[in-house]
Amino acid sequence: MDKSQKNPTSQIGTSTPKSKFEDSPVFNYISNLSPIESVKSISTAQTFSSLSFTSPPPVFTSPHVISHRESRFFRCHNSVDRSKHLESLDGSAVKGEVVVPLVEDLNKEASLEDEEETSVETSSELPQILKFDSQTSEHSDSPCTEDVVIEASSDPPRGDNGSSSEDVTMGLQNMLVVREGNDTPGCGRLISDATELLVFRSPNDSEAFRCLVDKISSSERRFCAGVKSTKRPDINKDIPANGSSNENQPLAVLPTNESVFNLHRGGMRRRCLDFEMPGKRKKDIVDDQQSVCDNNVAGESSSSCVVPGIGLHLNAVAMSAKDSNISVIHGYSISGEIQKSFSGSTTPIQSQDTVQETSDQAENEPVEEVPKALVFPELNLGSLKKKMRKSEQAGEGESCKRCNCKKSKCLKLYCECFAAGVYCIEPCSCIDCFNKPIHEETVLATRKQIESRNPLAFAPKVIRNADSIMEASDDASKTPASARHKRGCNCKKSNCMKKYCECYQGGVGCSMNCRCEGCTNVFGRKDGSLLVIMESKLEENQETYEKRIAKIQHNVEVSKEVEQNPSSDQPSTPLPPYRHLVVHQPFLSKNRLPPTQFFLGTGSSSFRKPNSDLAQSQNEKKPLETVTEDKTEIMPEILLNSPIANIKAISPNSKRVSPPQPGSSESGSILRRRGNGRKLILRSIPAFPSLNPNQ
DNA sequence: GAGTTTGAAACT
DNA sequence: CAGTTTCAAACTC
Repeated sequence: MDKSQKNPTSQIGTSTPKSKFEDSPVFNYISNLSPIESVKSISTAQTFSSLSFTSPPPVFTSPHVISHRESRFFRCHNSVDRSKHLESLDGSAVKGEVVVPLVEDLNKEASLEDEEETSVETSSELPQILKFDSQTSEHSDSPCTEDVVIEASSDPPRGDNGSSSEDVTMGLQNMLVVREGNDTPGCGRLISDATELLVFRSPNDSEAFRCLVDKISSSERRFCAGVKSTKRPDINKDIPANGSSNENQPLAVLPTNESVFNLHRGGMRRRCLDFEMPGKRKKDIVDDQQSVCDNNVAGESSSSCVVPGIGLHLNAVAMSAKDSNISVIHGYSISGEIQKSFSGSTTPIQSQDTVQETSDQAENEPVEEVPKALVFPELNLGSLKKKMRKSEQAGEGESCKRCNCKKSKCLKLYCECFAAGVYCIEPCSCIDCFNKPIHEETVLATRKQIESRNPLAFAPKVIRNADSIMEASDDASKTPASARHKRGCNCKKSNCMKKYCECYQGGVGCSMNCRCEGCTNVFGRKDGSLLVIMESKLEENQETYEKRIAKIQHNVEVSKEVEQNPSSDQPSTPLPPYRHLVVHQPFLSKNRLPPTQFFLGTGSSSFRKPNSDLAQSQNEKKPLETVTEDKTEIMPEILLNSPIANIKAISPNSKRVSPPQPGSSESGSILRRRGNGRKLILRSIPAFPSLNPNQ
């Protein structure tokens, strides 16, 4: 009976598709892997199962989860990556470019796309994990891993020079290796950034998964922490007994204090992280870098240092970038330790840039510098000096800026610390402060009260869309905005050009929600008129951009020929110019910046990153929804249109980075990647909506 | 560093 | 919901 039924199906199903699938390398690969093999004409179901076999249990579990996490993870990289990306392009450096961008693209795609993407996504992330954790699924994932690696290596310079591809692979390996080494601070950083990934390391996937889910879905990360931890003894030692309570090692897996720390810090604290980044200054960063580097072995120092950077918090990047431009408002974290931890996370990013550049091109100006100038020159023009000055003051005078409450007892939203979900610490100049661990109950109660009044009170003021990058640009040109202020500002006299304006402060344009008067917000006016300034800037950049591309191409060729140290080549080509491309970053960073860092999510609301977040956040926050939708709709058009046009029309940020330039064929190879990313995006587009069932 | 300005948060 | 007050950051001198 069954057979009869099955057979027909199987025949139909298998035979027909089989021919199709067989051709695909994936199928072959799978077939090879699968122990089941061709044994018998398995029912259709089986056949498919085999297909899915790779991803099934492990993948499925993780993928979704990962998608959330990853998006975060990657997102963080975006800014960094891009900068790197560009930088690398500049010189020869295929290395940074290759690895990072690819991963990033993969992530994006993955996040956007569902199943296939998921696998890819997983692969991108899993590779590291899997390799290190033999426990985890083996072959099923391995393939993906390979694919990823291959892509990464192949993609980039691929045609250009094998060496470069190798480098890329090496880079990945290094990352992995570092991770293996895991005890080194540097790796810790890396991992810390990828904290989420770490979870998977735990032998018990289910737990990890659970943890992730909690993390993602609920604002209370502490739950996660609460979850038993499969920990690594070695790591735990270092963990500072900070704060408070729950010192259950949440994810003991975390290698470093920082990472652990971060995890420990529940929703509120987590935010801290986000906010804190901005506060972090060069100085700290440098120190951190040094420390990191120092820890690393001389020979590998560079790599080590670099590695960490790969998986960092975007926030850090964005923040750092922004910081350079704008003084940060938020102060800091809980304690010196915390700060350190943060700095640690930050460090990687910075360090990466710094290290690479420093090592590769010491002569180049500091990373930060470029962004400053390039980033939003116009924007900053007016108050740049002031800001700079201020930031200096804030940065140097005090390790971090804190509140200065006199009457609110730091139990109202007036208090930045409280609003940010962090306890006040020494640096604060507050009086009669109740926002301390000692008064935890009071704090929680007050917080609750406020939340009851306004559930979003502690949510990020600035809501960014899933792809802040994409959206930001989109918004700017077309719609209200991917990123915008939760409630909108109400400025009367500042014209939304000062930090009094929360929109401006948050680096986002004003939206319809704003009731501001005489809005001249450089990030976008309430009326929708975009940044005129930006446009002009973009145009200028456009030219430069093309030139640079040509240059890049040239470099690529050279690198091919040389097929050796790209770094050696770099010297010849000054990064600065390419950095210019990075301009977007800063912008992005700005948009993303300060306030709530998206991916990290805010304590109260499940404000997470992008897509995944959207699904959740949508329930809570409609703005996001809107944004997302807009974006979704917009994207296709954008893609269809010529990249350049898009770039102008849209925001410089993402567009620029991604948009392939029509330039020469060579550039094509490099850009192609980008192009691919887009392609993927296209595919994903349809899928995107599906991700948000809620809609 | 003190004083002023500003707009969000809180209150009525 | 609108108006007013309170508050602390942002800004100026």
